Amino acid sequence: MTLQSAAAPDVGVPVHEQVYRQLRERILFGGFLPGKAVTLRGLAEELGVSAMPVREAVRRLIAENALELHGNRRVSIPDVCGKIIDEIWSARRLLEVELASEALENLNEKDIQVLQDIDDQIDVALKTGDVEGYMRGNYEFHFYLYSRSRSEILIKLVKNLWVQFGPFMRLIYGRSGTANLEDRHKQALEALKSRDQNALTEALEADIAQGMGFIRESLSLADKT
Amino acid sequence: MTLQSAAAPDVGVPVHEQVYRQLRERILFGGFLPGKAVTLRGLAEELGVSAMPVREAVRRLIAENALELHGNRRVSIPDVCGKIIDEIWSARRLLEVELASEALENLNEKDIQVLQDIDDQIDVALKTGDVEGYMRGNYEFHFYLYSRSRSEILIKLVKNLWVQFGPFMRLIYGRSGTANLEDRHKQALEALKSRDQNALTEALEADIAQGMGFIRESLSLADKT
DNA sequence: GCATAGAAAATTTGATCACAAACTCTTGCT
DNA sequence: AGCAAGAGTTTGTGATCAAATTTTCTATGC
Repeated sequence: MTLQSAAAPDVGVPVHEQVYRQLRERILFGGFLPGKAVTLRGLAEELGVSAMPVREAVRRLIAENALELHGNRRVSIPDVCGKIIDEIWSARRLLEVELASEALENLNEKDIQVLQDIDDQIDVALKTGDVEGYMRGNYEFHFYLYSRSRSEILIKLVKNLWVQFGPFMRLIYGRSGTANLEDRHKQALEALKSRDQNALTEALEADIAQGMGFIRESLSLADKT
Repeated sequence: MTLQSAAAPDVGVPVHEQVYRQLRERILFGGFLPGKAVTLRGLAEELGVSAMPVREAVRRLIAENALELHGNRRVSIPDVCGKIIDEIWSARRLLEVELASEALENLNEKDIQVLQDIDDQIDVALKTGDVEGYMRGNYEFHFYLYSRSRSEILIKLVKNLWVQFGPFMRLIYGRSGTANLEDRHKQALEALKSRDQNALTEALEADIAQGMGFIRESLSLADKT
């Protein structure tokens, strides 16, 4: 049982680890609908592996907030209500502003170039209406920046926040399209180039607030139905 | 296979969940030496259960930072170096100050009484030199306070920080005893009673700094050997 | 008609075994 | 002596099956 799909370095990697990575990506970038119920057998069959590796991967994903475990032992894709969303966003603001500030101190020219390249890819995705491409680019931009902070522990905590709203964001973007998505990364890039921490914080908060705004809007629409 | 030990409500709770709780407690309050290697078979035999539930519990504990997974697939109790400790402590300051501030707004008289009671238990533990009792009391005090913030997500993140230094703290307390442990909780309690957020932040930062100081001291001693 | 109890199906959970990877200790060579 | 190769042991990984739990379906009574 090898689960070879792409040109990934899956040699020597346990199946449960491969399953974990695959499921996490799908959750993070919207391969599942929020609230969708999943079963061990179902996932195992879908991925073409036995139940055992799926069990370990799912157990891990639950611990990372990427899956929800209910009292009746059933598992589902996270479906965040308004209260939880507020919590996630306030946590994001707290942690990501801190990470960006720390990152700014270690940032060199090469890093800025990398971020510039990612932003270019985001532009392409926005122009072509590639929702998943935008989400991947957005993720890469944020976490490449944060990786410069060398605060591995904080980064892991923030990743465990992102997986919670991934499915939901995809749903929203899928409905509204990428047209009215403003690219806040350019503002952040300018701040990075000029080493302006206040401007960076401002850009980041605007970026986070934009996502929050989308979700609030969508939730209030959903409430009316 | 039931694993009934105390008067715990273990009826209907899966074995892997019981194993998880038991191991987490031991890690958090110093039942293992930092860096100690553990094996699935070993833990299973020790706890009197089969390997399967241990596997699931261990996978979950790894995801929660309560256990370390190494490149060779072996698992061990967290052994934090100086760099990681700095990271954990700066994260603690950031998150716990926020949680305490939010909690202060929702705190009522009954909550303060509960915290007072916990502090009394901490006093007893300190007087009798009961290291584990002190650690449990300290944990309860902090997390009862934070629970008033209703920020479940942030609380979970902070819990995933605490499990990382549990084994190490126990080692340090075990060496130096409880005699020179100053009780910073009284200072926090006063701040809570007078609803003084600045004083609360100050008390909390002092408490966190004290723990940090202990660890730094211990690490610098270890370096000399 | 609707609620409810029981049967049937689906799902999680726990146990056991075979296999593969990693580690350890020994042996043999230079 | 020091190092490398190899056998044996330990440990993680994956597969399969039985048991327990939960859900869904069905039929029966009021």
